[in-house]
Amino acid sequence: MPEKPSLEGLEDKFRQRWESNGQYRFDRTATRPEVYSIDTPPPTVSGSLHIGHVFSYTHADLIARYQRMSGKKVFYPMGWDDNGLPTERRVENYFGVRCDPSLPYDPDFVAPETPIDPKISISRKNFVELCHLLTGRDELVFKDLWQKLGVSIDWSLEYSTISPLAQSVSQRGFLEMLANGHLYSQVAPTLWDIDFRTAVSQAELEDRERPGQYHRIAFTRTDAQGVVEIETTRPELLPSCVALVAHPDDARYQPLFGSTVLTPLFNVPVPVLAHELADPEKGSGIAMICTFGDTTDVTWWRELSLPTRVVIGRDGRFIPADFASEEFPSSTPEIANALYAELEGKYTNQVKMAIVSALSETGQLIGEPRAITHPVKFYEKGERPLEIVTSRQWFVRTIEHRGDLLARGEQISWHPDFMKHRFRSWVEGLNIDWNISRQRFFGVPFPVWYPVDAHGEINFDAPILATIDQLPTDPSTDVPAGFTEDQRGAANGFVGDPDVMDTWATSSLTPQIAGKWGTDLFERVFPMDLRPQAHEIIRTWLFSTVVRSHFGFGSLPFTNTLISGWVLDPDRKKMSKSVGNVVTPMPLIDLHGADALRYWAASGRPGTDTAIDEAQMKVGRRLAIKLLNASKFVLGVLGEDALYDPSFITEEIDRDLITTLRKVVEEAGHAYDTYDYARALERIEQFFWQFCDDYVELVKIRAYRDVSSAETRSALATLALALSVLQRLLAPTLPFATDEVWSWWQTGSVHGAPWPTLSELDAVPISTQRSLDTVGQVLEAIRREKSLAKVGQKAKVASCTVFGPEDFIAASQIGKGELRDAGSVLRFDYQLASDVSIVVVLAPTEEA
RNA sequence: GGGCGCUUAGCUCAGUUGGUUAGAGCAGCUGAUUUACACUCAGCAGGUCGGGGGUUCGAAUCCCUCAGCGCCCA
Repeated sequence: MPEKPSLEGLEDKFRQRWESNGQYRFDRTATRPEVYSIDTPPPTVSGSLHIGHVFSYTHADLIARYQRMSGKKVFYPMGWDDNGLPTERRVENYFGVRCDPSLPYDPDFVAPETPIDPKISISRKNFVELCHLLTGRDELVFKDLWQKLGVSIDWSLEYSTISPLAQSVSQRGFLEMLANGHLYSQVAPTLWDIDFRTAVSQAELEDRERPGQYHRIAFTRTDAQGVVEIETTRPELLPSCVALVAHPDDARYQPLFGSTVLTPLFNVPVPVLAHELADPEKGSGIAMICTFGDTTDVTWWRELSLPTRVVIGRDGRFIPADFASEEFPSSTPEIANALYAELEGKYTNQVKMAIVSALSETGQLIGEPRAITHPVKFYEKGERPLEIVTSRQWFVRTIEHRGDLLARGEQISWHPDFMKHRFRSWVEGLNIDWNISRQRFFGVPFPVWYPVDAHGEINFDAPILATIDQLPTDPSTDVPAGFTEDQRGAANGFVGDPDVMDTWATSSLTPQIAGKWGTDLFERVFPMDLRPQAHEIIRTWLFSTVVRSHFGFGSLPFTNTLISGWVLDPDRKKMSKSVGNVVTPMPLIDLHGADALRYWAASGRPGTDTAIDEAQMKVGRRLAIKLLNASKFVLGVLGEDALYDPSFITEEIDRDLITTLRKVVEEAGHAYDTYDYARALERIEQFFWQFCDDYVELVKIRAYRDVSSAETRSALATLALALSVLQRLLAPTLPFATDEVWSWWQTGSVHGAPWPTLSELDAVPISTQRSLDTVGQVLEAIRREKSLAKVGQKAKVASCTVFGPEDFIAASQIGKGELRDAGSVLRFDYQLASDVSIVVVLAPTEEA
């Protein structure tokens, strides 16, 4: 035990000790009922470290440490999510490179030290190598934070989502889902980001309010009965118009249903149709259906069996269209083609201006465009509105299983409970199957090739699948069985599927990756007990994990989920890069200490957004220091002898302390069992300060008096028992300080010690007199009197008179000796009264 | 538009199924002081529990309604 205890150096000391002792190593022999398994979120290492990581990973660690002390064999792995688009972007910017899959691999390529402009184009393999290089570096930085913070991870279970193991698991999961009919590939309208040139899924969508304009446009009726006026925000899609649509109950348009009108400028005949999704309140109540302006257009196109007239290409520019063809059957093809020739190759904004001005000239634009703001769909990482393009993609069937997925959501225990609404409303709102194809480079490839026929046509309907023993495979370099590399892309040969999987298609299998699906380990840990995560990824990570386990394993992936809130900046504003208020954790750890940051995190209740609060961190630091000092004091009083057998606890006031402690043990355990770590801490902390400031002060003199007396041994045994319990109760929150004080008098780590239970307190009879509370009230009165008189707490009290009912007087008499010692009271008087009052008369000071 | 959460002391938050005089920490103010701790201890002050209405012997707590903040979904 050091002369002057300090927090300095504890973090490095225990970080190393825990790692070298294998303190948190999972017991591979444990059976499923003995295990508590955690499906740790693999953070995106290409993002920067921020204080939110400290927050939510501390929450999970609190539960892990509690479960471990409660006797569970805790399976606590760590993963890194390094595949996917965020890593690609970081690599592009960090090294100044760009992936061009058409280039050959250059084994001698070395990326420049600093990025140069323009970016260097490199092969896919070179690009992927750089991704591995950079994520490897990034992961070390992350690991350092987790270890500094004392997260009790078993680092031998580290994984990454681009590793060969994760790729095998992901590809096997794909093949099994395909075999079981849960997957299909299809050429279909797909949400498309024109900058990233990839499809995106519904989960990656976000609505942003954008200014727009309603244009009122006149379509000519073919029966020469005048015009039909529609309103649209996307007049540039006029050449792709395939129909008009109004609500079936809309009396204004009922006479028109079934008739034909001509599109302005292009003079393509289109029908007027009825559908419930047309909103009579919106614009003129009749809309044009295009290929494709938004997802409603897709629904109409599908349900009304409309033709397809594609005008927007994958780069967002207008592609060629022939208005003399069957596809674009204009009644005035020369005029239409002449106009369209000016639009080809242009972006939507330019086309919009051209079409609007053309409509003005022909008088088919009615009135002035009307400015509005409306929600526009964006890729969450994108900068320009999404388009809908038709392309071949792999989909997971989710829509038709909506009911099953909702039921799965109900089976999960949500902490806090109300977070399950997020899951439910997401599943209820699903309207597109989960698209798992991405037209990108750094990800898990599809383990699929396609045959090429004698005419060089690819047959997508007869995919050649990899076998399980071939995994992981990359179809762009590996060759399917029965073929040779020189047949790649040739007639009667094969081609590999060019795409990679959505990041979530792999990270949705974290229980299978971390649990090493296919080995005995998996049976010991799956389904997981806990999924800790933040609420913004309920619709992505949590949802997709539920989907994969439901289809692939017929079970939940985990039984509990602990949802952490966001960390807000000190002014309670959301942190974001663009605002520049993102807080990095390292300086805060260096300043306040890991235990202090954990204390702050532990005070943020599950699901609650919590502001960064350095004052709260300082409180945590004070608590840790107080624990060092209180432990030093108690252990100093105890001396070398093992005087702390609970059977020595005979004094009523000591028994009352242990009785209160029983309540704390019970409440803290229950709070942890229900994932309310914040409540547990609050109760423990409150008791700890009461123990230090009141109980220890009261028994100090008795404890020092005479080691051979029963009353002294009672105090010593109480101090020892309470200290042992308190150190363990605080261990999940303050792992560094508690392990330090534990090491002063116990063997082994506190993190391997048993969580306190009521049964270890059973040797001490329960007190029913609440003497400690009563004595506390008297002590408070004495302290108040001295404070008001501005004298020291050691000043003598001439007399202390306790007025109150019989039981109050009896209880205060129990602690008479302690009060005399702690308050320097010369004389006590007791008088029966209906109300409690305490009259304290100070002795004259020596000066007076 | 539908849903979820929040609104309690200057600040950050507790407040279980309704039950004495609504709690804590921080900040503030007044003091103490050195055999565990100045990264200490004691005390004081500070609140119409967002507004309104209702149920009840009794409401921060239950119901209705309005307002504000944040988020989710469409």
